[in-house]
Amino acid sequence: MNKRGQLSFVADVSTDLWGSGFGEVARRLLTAGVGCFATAGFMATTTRDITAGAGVSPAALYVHFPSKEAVLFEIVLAAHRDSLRVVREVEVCGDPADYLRTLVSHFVAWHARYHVAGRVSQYELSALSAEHFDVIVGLRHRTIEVFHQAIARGRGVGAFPVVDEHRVVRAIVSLGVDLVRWYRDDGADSPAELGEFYGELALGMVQAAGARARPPGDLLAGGAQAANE
Amino acid sequence: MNKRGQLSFVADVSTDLWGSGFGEVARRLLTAGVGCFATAGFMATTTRDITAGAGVSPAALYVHFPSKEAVLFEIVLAAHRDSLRVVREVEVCGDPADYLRTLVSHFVAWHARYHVAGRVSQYELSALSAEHFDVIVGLRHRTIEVFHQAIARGRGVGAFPVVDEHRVVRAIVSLGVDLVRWYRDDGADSPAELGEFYGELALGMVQAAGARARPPGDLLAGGAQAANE
DNA sequence: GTCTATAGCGGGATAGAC
DNA sequence: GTCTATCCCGCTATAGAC
Repeated sequence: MNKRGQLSFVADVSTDLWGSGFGEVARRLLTAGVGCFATAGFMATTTRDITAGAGVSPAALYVHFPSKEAVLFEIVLAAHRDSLRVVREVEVCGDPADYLRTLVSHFVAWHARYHVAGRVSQYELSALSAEHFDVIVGLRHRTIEVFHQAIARGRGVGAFPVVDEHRVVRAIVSLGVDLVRWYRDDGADSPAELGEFYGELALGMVQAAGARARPPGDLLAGGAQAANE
Repeated sequence: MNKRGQLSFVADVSTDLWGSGFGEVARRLLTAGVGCFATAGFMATTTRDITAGAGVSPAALYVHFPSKEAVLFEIVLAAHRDSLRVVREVEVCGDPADYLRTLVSHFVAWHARYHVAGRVSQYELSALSAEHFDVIVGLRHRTIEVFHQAIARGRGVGAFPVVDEHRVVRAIVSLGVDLVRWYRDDGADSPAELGEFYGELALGMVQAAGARARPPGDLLAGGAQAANE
């Protein structure tokens, strides 16, 4: 739809993520960090890359952040906080199907819109310190919980079939998260369009999971699985 | 489930991936490389890590491979070749639904079984040289094509609704690939179980994509939109 | 073909002027 | 708060003995 030249006016949307607690230079460092970490990875990114991207000298980074890892943490923290905010702001309407569809739609649209920061948030977690990692895991649990309650509510009122809730939630979230691996701004789908489409897919997944014949005697299914679930 | 010390008896299944073209030491280096790259990433992995894991001196790596990048390439190449082989070996049976379900099931089970090598294959591509990267992209296209034909065949005989084929294929493959991000060997689901479950989910996704309510006035929905994507 | 030893380089973090 | 200059460590890759 958009013609050539129009991409340049699109500012890096990652800048929307930085809270008011950061000054001008700190925000520029964070934005530069997102780009560097997303394309090259944390370890392959040098502090000189980040500071050059922000237009300051290498030493200036340590005025605003205690370490390179701290820059990564602030990025990952801001992204996880914002995506949690988005799913929590979805109004719990009467129809469970509408609610789940809207929930998935917003979650997916967020990951499409912030796919660059999302890539950093998903793939560079191993570079975080143990303490910082724990903070992020906590936020992830809270996000997952929103989806769990959406499925449980639908099943409670009979709108959804009985499903292996953990597996279905994991699959739906997995589908949304994986966007950050392949989504491109110049692709065919806008974040909103993709969100709507995936909202329908999620409903189809719930129905298919309910229709599925379970293995005989598999009464304990749905237990804990992944470390970062 | 497993207590300490018991993990060591679980042979790394990545060793199944190395072809007969590699000697004993080269295979050990590749296997060690998989573990290192998966946990720390390519850039954070040192040649000392890899050689120590293989039980040889740092210099021995360069007898068997020209560079650290070459070790990564052989790993990624072997993984992509093997997953392509698996989906191609699925027999094209009469029922399109059975075929798609089996296809997804095997694709997913492969990524669960080889999730460690799969993680390297999916997340360390940026560390490859341009030439090596192109080789991998070619293999990925061939894998995607198998799924496209499965959907197209089902639609051709009326077993599947008219869907936005690119979007559906991308979502199904995305779901399978993202396993490598969270799957754990000590989790609740075996590769085969997860494959079966995801096979059902894929069918539900195809149905949901077909049943999806189009925006009002969008009378050209379906074929026309998908055709030129 | 494997080893020890090391060359050569690049990056995280810091010192101190302004 | 930003700069220039630099320390010091650790990494890839190589040299040369065995």
